[in-house]
Amino acid sequence: MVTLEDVARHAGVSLATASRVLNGSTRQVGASLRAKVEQAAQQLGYRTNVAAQTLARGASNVIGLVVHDLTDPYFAALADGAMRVAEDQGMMVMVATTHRDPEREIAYVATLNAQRVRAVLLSGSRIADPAVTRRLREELDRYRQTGGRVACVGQALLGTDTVTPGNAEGAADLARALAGLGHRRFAVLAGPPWLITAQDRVAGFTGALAELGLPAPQLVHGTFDRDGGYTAAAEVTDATCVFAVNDVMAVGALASFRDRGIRVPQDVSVAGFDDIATLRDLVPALTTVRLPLADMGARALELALEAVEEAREPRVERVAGEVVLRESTRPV
Amino acid sequence: MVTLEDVARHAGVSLATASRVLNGSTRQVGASLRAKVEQAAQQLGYRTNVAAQTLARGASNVIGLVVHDLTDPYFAALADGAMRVAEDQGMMVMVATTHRDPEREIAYVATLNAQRVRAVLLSGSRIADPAVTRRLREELDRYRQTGGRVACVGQALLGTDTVTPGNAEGAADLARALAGLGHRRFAVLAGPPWLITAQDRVAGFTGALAELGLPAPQLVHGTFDRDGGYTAAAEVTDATCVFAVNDVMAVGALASFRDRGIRVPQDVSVAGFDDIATLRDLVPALTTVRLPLADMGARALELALEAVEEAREPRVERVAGEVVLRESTRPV
DNA sequence: GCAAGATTGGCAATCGTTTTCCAGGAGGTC
DNA sequence: GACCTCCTGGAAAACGATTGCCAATCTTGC
Repeated sequence: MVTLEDVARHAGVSLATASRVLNGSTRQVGASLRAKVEQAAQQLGYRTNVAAQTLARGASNVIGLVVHDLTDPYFAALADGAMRVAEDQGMMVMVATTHRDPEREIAYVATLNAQRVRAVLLSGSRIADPAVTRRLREELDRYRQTGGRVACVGQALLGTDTVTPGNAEGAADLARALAGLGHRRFAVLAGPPWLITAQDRVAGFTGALAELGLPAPQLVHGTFDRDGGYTAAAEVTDATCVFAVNDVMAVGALASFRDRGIRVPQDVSVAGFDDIATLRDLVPALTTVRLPLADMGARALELALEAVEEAREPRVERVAGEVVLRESTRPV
Repeated sequence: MVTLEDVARHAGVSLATASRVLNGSTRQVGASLRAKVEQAAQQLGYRTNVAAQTLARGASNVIGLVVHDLTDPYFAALADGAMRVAEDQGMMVMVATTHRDPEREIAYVATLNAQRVRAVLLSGSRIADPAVTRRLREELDRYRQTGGRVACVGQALLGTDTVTPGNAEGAADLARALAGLGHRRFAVLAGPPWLITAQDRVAGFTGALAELGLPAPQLVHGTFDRDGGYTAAAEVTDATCVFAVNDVMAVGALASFRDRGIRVPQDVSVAGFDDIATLRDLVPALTTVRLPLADMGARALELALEAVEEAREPRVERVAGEVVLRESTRPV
């Protein structure tokens, strides 16, 4: 393993000079020495030992990204956006997948803290369990106390900089748009009752219906994934329009209806939320609420990384969803 | 920032003892001291400084994963499988996305080397450029010379342990299956000419057709992604069956046909390769060649991590693809 | 030609662990 | 009771960088 000292010796300069040429930057090094060092490094195939560098500098060039499930296009898009920013800043990304286990989320924050990552990005809905939220927050506070930066994509419940999707507003807009098509009897595939994202979307949707003087929709709970949508759809009775609180659930619902010979949109309209990329080639094209997922991931990382004075209020950036009507919904 | 020394002092023991209790493990520590140390660590909220640990140990607990594009379900599935193994082994995963730029792939190997990651997993097709391959290999060799472990998913061109999909065989099987449906005039959406995965699949497919005494298919090149499939499909003339060398291209092709009012499978049959998860809900369901992507990712990481004697032959594990006929293809 | 200031190079302390070696005490055998 | 082994705890030397400080050299203005 070739070290900086080897390079320095080989180039006939001091350790300090070699370091300044290859890594540090505030100080100038004369052209001739600089060339010698660079050549030596090249010849020897020197690669900085980042662990040593991190230790000496007290800060790493890694950021931690916590997602629920990388194979979910929602998180893949967020991750992709964040990674773009990371690359621009010359940083690497460490990814942790919780598979929706809050305990694992807490444990990963601790691990990422141990890694002394520069920033942690938490994505995915918070859950409505005060005990879990408190412990997660404790772990985050411990991390931030020693200079760690944190940002979230989702609900602003952790006292961190946050990019928050307008879940309630988007769902309300969607409800109004669907009501505008003449629908009056709705069902909502509502996901798990403890998932705040799901709650907000349900609340926004039903709230808007109530404002319009329409009857409350049928609520069917289930998991927040494709299969949750599939099974929940089977329990829908007597609705002309089904709103699944996220797109993958809507995809499951479409499959359920197809399997049972129920035509979309002729027999029932279906709408989702998020506008994940894979919707693009679905038949029928899915009505949904578009969120700029990659941008949200990118923006969250920017928030985490931006230098700011301490002890400030956490910044919360709201991003609005945009209703996109497509073929899966039609007028009654 | 609370250090191990703080913990030791607080517990009234030496640094060595604290280290042995909290991290190392070969040596015993008496129950009473052990308890004291653990309690102190707990109270102070101690988090191991992994950078220091890595430096001292000379080995990290991180593995590096190089993919082309995380939002491509193919890579997401591979990554997911690999991450499962990593989690079992208590390791973190650093993800690098090259966006199909070979230079970036080489650069990331260098960066991951600098990070002293325990192992590097390279996924995605190699390209048919000897100069690039040589430089990548040099970089990998540099990494391995100092104890780095490497495994690939794809072609075994880098002298590393490799999990290789049976591209040619799978495509040949597919060709025979499609010919069995009575198709005789084929087109192949062949992807970029320099991508070896694409080459192999094209070769396997056309080879099998030749063996059957069928005319050579029309070859249309393009990019290896959804849009590549979309545009390539438009150039297909006079074929009853179109084989796209991967699923996302096939999805693009389906969209192209749909946009042009060409019905699948009534007017033309379409097949893909990989069996990515998102196919599940496509209409029509896509005929493809199934690869156990998550398992392949997992297996590759296992190969990289398994302790083995040095200077052995690289292991190459072949995984066969399985033809899955679905609705997008039908007898002529 | 000289003092003041600006550059540039090097020494050595430091970051937070792990781990080798050493010492002292407990327990067993003759 | 002497001797040997085994076990446990601590002191201190790595690990490979960064960086504050000092010294030497080079400019520059007068």
